[in-house]
Amino acid sequence: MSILSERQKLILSLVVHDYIKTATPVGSKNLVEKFRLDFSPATVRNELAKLTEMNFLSQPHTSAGRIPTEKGYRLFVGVLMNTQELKEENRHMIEHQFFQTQQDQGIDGWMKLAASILASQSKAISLVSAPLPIRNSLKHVALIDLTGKQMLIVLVLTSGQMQQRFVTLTEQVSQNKLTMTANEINQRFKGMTTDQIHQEKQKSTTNNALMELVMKNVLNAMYETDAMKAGEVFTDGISNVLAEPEFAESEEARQALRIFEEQPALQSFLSKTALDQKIGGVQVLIGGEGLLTNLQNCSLVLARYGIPETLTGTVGVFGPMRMAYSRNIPTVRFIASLLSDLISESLVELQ
Amino acid sequence: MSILSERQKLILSLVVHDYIKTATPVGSKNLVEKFRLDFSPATVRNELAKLTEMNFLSQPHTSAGRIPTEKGYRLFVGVLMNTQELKEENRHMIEHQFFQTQQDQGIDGWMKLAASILASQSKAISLVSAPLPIRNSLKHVALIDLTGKQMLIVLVLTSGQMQQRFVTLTEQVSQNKLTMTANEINQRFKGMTTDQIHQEKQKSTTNNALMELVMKNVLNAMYETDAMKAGEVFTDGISNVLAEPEFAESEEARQALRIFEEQPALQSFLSKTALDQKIGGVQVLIGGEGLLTNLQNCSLVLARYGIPETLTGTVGVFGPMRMAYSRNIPTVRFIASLLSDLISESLVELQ
DNA sequence: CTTTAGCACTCAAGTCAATCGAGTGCTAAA
DNA sequence: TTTAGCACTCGATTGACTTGAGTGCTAAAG
Repeated sequence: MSILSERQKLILSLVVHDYIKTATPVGSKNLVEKFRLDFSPATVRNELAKLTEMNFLSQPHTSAGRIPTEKGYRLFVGVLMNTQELKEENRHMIEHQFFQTQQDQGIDGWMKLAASILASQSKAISLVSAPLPIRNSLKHVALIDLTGKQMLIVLVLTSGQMQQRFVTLTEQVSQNKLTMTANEINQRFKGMTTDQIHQEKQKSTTNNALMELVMKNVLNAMYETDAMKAGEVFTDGISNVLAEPEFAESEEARQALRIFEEQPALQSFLSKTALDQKIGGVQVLIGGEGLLTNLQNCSLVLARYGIPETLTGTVGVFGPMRMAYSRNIPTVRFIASLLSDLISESLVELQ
Repeated sequence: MSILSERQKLILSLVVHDYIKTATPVGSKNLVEKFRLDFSPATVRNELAKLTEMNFLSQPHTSAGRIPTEKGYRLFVGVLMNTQELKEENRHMIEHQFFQTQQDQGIDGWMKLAASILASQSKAISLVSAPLPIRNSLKHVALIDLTGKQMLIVLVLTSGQMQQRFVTLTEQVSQNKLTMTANEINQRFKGMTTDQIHQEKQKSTTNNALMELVMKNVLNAMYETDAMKAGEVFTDGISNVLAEPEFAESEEARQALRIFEEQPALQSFLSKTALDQKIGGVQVLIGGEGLLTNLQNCSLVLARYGIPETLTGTVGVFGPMRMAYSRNIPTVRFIASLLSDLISESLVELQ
């Protein structure tokens, strides 16, 4: 495989650029005029022919302009594009949107917000998956007497999530008794994961009915948190992408967008795809690899966020293969870092 | 305004029926053949002409079949359609979907679920707005010592919503002191709305710093709940509607679907629209009245759910004007009643 | 007075051929 | 190695023509 000349690289990246903007095959004459190149269309044609030969470009039909191939996009994203950081200005704008909503609504709220901002910035579909606690454990249990015969169980987990349960008791129990029970549970189970608690509990059976009742609820609530909240995926901007010719024209492609309204499919896809990525790095999937077959000329820009080995989620942008990588990649990276910061702050707060 | 003959009613409803199915203008001959009418096409033509005169039907151009007008749909929905209850079979299916998710995820979870079920049943866009507590008041406050210098404030509201806050204290405070403060607050403010608490608090200023701190947080949290969670709208099934010819063909209409990804617009629309509806009743808005101008040949089926005068939200279906009213209306009604039941149950639990 | 057969008329949608033009590859000269 | 020139390709556009579902009107039949 021969190495590309500088001029070839230039021309290739111009083609990609132009095609991203116009979505129409780009030809030699057009290229020379638009970018004021100082060689002739014929020269450009020769180079285009070579690039086509090497499979970086393709032609929809013999007498049309060129379109980047998957391979072309890959080279563009990997080498040709100058991935600068996001402009100061844009960073501020995003931060502003993030923090003007003063209410702290917890992790869920942040994710929703991130999805909304990312969608509006990228004009594409945004995906934000809930951080999956790799090791979620019990931080604190509190028991609160409500009416004498009803109590509230409040659970704080190391991931920063909380759960509450109402439980109706068979007999009157004093707040004192509740506090003592809570203390005992905290001493014995603090810092343990769901499974560890389960095992520990097997060891010694108390005949303390209250204790049993509480622990049953605690375990249930923890299982739920583990299983459910874990993989939830927030999505935004589906309508953004409807304007793109790729989707406007093909009924099939439009149907394929259904997938973004189907939690289970999204979850399994994201969890399969991005797990081995390190925090902060951005991964670009070009040509809908592994995704739905009808979405083949689409791309996905993904990044992981959170705290390594502890609590990590995925954030990303989905759009046509000719998406604005040079804007989307830094944006995704920046939003991932914002989310990471927010999450580690919220963990520190709970320390 | 003359009254329609039985035959005219029959023909009108057949036209509506057929147009809902085929989305193409329906003509006399076709009508007679498809429904095996025992009068001739010419007769039907005469009737169609009269119905057109009376503005129940219209023609896209002089030599085409008829299409129902807004007025036509209104008559159909209001009088001609036999609004039977949802079939036993369908009710069971919906209930099953509703309750197979065993986890009780709180009101939010139910709403999401309702939106998802409604979208899949109606093949249109579903809307579920969070119940707006008309009179939300404080049920219980609990203060929990976490680490000696951090406490957790747990707020239970009469609407069944909960809020927690972490607060870092300037000095060590015992759980005992916290419990006493909580008791005091509960005695003084229990059952009051945000505004009432605000007033009551003005009356006597304590020099109890802890008390002040807690109350500041309680009020904040309550304001947030009032303002924010209140109007949130869950949406599902946007991609359903993309297949409909109304949207597949018009770029404009597709753009207009953006509105379903914009919380503020949705919230204000729903709150303006459906407030004066009584619980259980179903309201049908034909011709996108008041909604976006680009969505004029669309309709909305809405119902209120919840507990009258206390905690009510809206549930509904949005689709092309030629939607399957006869299926969607009972479905919306049924789902509204399910949600109402769930909400009143959850309130009873908290009593 | 109502229904229906017959007929001329309308008009969107489909078919087909001609034309246009952006783009190509190749060759030969600079 | 670059470029001008030229014949060629082929999708897109245009416009004339045909087709057919549907109409309104009239006059005869019930």
